[in-house]
Amino acid sequence: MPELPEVEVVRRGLDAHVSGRVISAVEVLHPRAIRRHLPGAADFSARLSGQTMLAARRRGKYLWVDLDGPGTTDGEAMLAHLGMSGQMLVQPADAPDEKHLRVRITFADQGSELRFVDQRTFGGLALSDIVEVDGTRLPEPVAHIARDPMDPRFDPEAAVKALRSKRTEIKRALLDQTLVSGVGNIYADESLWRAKLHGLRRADKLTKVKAAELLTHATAVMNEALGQGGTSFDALYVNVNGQSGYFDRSLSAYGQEHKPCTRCGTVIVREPFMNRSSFSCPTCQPKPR
DNA sequence: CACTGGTCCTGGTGGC
DNA sequence: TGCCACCAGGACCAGT
Repeated sequence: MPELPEVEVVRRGLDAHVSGRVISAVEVLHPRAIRRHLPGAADFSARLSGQTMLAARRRGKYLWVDLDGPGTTDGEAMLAHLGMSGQMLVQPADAPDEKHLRVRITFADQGSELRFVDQRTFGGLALSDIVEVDGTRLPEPVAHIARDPMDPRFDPEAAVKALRSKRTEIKRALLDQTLVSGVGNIYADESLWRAKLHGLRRADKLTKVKAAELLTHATAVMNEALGQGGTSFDALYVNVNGQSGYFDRSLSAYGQEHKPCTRCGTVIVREPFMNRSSFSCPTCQPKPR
């Protein structure tokens, strides 16, 4: 399940392996893989062909590659969201097609191919115009996404203020990509465990200090995951070269149901949350009444 | 307007 | 062994 650290690993891989290369052809094998691109898959393929891939960029869990093509005033980018199971693979042209290969991009240099593989098709690609928001160039569909904690211009005080402006539960606020981006279910549970907060606590009732502490933990846990190549739970997530991350061995709360809390020994519990699950320690993270 | 909760999708798993 | 319900979950969007 790619979250910010995993997407950053993929970004680095793309930057290393596809930047500067001229696209020769784009083959869309599953129309659903082209998202937010109203003119459709054929238009996506036609307009991408001939363009050169420039720098690979990221905000939160969104990933994009700047393009040199004509585009509009501010240019265009190939935007990607990996969803739950998306992978960007750089493969030799003669490698057999993956079972869930959705898009194949070939280059004029006739070297390796860039493949978008996605089992559950929650992810997708798009060709998007670039717009400028708060001094940063972003693909139009990313314009509403807040800066993530890895962003050099991330403003912790503004993020605390945004979180505390919500009358909803803190976990839901933490997952809201318009407040702080890059935090998904796994790192939300991990940072709540570190901050000793139950996810059902009201966001607007947290003190500034506690909210800031939570953000600091979120940043730290994602940095640690990045240092280890991202979290991985199964073969679904692999980085741009097909290698899995190993951070899952370091998780303290997420997926740890029935295991003792490493801090106090109480058994970690799983609770339903928004049609998914939350994991927490009942002792360290008491539920609000 | 702010907030809530349903929905999309597929493959692996576990119960019967 | 076969069938089926359930689960994973990010982001969008209709409904309250």
